[in-house]
Amino acid sequence: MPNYTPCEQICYVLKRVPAGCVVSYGQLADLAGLPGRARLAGRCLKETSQNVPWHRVVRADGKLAFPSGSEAYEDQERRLNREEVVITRGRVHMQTYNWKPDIYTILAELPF
DNA sequence: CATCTGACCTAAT
DNA sequence: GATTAGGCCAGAT
Repeated sequence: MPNYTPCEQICYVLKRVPAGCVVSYGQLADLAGLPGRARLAGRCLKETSQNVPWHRVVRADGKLAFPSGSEAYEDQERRLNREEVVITRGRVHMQTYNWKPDIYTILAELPF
């Protein structure tokens, strides 16, 4: 991935996450080649101007990162429900919806 | 320059 | 479950 900023790498990977699936901030960072940089993933989603499926990113335990009841929380929940992703007690069932294809498969499909 | 603050994570209590 | 501690690190104060 030549000349890509960390944030761009993260956005790139996120755009590949299909509807109906979710990934955690940490996984997103890992897949973007930035292990241990979960917080960076969060910052990027907050600051990027790119059109990315941000609502498909949740915490590692499946909980939505926003305070429950907040505007953003409700928005994310609606968007996920629209994609048939069920949320119970504020959490996504990771075992069912987590997107975790093999990292080498992803790298092999990179368009470079 | 020191400290605080996060759309975070893991491991250990 | 809930909490704590340590790791992470770019911005803001």
